[in-house]
Amino acid sequence: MNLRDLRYLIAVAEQRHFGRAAEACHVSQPTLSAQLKKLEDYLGVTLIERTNKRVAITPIGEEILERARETVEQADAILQLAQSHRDPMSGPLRLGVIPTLGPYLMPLVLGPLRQRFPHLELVLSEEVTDSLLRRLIEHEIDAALLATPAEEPGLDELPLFEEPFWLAYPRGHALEGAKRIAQSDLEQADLLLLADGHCLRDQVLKACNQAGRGAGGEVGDLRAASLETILQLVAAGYGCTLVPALAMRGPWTTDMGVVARPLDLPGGRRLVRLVHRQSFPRRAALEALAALIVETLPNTVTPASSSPQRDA
Amino acid sequence: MNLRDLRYLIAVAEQRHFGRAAEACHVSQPTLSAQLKKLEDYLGVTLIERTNKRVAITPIGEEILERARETVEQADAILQLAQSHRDPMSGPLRLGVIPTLGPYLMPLVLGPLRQRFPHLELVLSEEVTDSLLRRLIEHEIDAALLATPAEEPGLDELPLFEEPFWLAYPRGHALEGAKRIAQSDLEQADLLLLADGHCLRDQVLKACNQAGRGAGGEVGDLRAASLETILQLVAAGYGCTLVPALAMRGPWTTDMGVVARPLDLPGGRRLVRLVHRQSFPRRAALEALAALIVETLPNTVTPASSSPQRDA
DNA sequence: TAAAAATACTCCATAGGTATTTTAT
DNA sequence: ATAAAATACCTATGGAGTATTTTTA
Repeated sequence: MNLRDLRYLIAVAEQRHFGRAAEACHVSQPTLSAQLKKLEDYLGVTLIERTNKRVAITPIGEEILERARETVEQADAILQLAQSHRDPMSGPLRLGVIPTLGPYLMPLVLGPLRQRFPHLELVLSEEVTDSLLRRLIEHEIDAALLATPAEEPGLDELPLFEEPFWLAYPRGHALEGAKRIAQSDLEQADLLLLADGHCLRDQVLKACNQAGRGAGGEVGDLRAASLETILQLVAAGYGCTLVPALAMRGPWTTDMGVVARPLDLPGGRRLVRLVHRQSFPRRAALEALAALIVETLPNTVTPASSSPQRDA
Repeated sequence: MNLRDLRYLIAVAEQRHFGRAAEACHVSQPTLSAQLKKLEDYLGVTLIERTNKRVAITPIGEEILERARETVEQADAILQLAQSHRDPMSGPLRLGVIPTLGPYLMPLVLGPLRQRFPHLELVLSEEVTDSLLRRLIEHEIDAALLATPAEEPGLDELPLFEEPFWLAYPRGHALEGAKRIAQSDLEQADLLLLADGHCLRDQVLKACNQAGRGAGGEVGDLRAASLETILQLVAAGYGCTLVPALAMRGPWTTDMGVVARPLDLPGGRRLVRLVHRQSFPRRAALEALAALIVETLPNTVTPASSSPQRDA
């Protein structure tokens, strides 16, 4: 059976005339006649009682006609539905963000995003990297804003920007007057670290090692669950910490007694990327999102080279 | 768009594997791949996110899939519906009968008909010939049991049986002892007639003319609306009447004081036919009905030649 | 490297067209 | 006689096949 045949039947029922029905279907009368005959043969029942002066639908024809109308209506609805989703910038986009980035980046982005792409329905989730990668592979989310390379097979990434780490310490600290933080300063700092699972924890440790600082010197077992908690601890004088630049745009440095200074350390930064499955079909949506994020950034971070590059 | 493509999509969604989906659809994998690609191009959206290890339906794909399932389900329902109506002896058959035949023939036929064709839904209507012919032409009924030839263009008929007219008169009438009624007897009878519109009225008048009886001699303005009324009048001694043989099988001749005798008159009979539109598609149903009627007849009537003949 | 989907191509079934015939009023 | 559907026959689109390549985990 064919949707086309059903349309022919509907046209004949409406026009009560093969010739006009054929015209309405943009085919010739013999074509429509032959197709309807085939449909009747296939179904094994006569749908139309024809004479040369009158075309009448049989009772079983009426029953089938009713269902045929519903069927083609539903098929048309599929086309409508698809057409309303043709624009890659419309419909749901499930985006994951790591917790050390989301609270600082998303507020900057959401407004312009909504303005530029009002039909994009962003569904956000905030989880640590491993969790986001798993959900990406399981098709539970479509893309993720991460600060580590997408090394899983089948994933790809759009580099967005380099975000430097800053040293955050309490007002009245020994480094109070410094403009920038030298490697030697870092060696002596009593560092507060995030809990396991946060990529920022590993990146901070790596940066410190790079700065020549050995293991130890961190503040005991204090492993904060979030950046906000760490900054509260810093403000309370428990120690220093390295924070990504975007996190330092809030009220911490102005009202809450925390001082933040950039590092003189080449590796003291992270590359933020938009990671996605290579096979994700709405690549255009991700590229538009990436472009908008880069446009919206403050100058405390530096956009990555705009040409997309595989891995890092 | 094509129902086949929707079936392919459904198969892929169920199997999550192009090869197995193709197998389930009894086509090759490249065929299914190509058709789904065409469907995606036609709709303008990606329905399936494919890698060589995993096949996932996109969100819009899921939405479309849901409707696709309903659509093919409905199309299959059309086929089911048609198949359950393939037997011409099932479904509604709208049958008209003239009032001078219906009450006497149908009781004989309905039982065996129901037994032989339990799925045939007979819808009866009892009206005079002209009315039935109009309804036949208007497709309001499918066939009619008439006693006059189907002379309208586009109509055809199956001859069923010859029904002789009998003379009915009250017990104690001058003809009381007669076995058969001669022409001469008819000339003197005081005849009661049916109202206008009944074909029986015209046929009785014609038979009388044929018998050499002139106009007049009927009982005044008594034009009964039905055979039952006429027979009541006969029983009450108002006069005689000509009745079709089948009407004389009830209680009239046994309990109600009416005597009926066959006529010795060659034209004193009518041919009962099953009239229908030539284009009516369930001719087989009508032929089966005709055969069953002829089989069921009492021997007071004589079956017509069984080979169908155009007009009479 | 192996499994799976995509591509390249060939073939043929069938929808579609035009010209004509049949049919029924 | 005329209008309309059916038939005959041809064309061409596109669905389906096999063989092969590409992709990617």
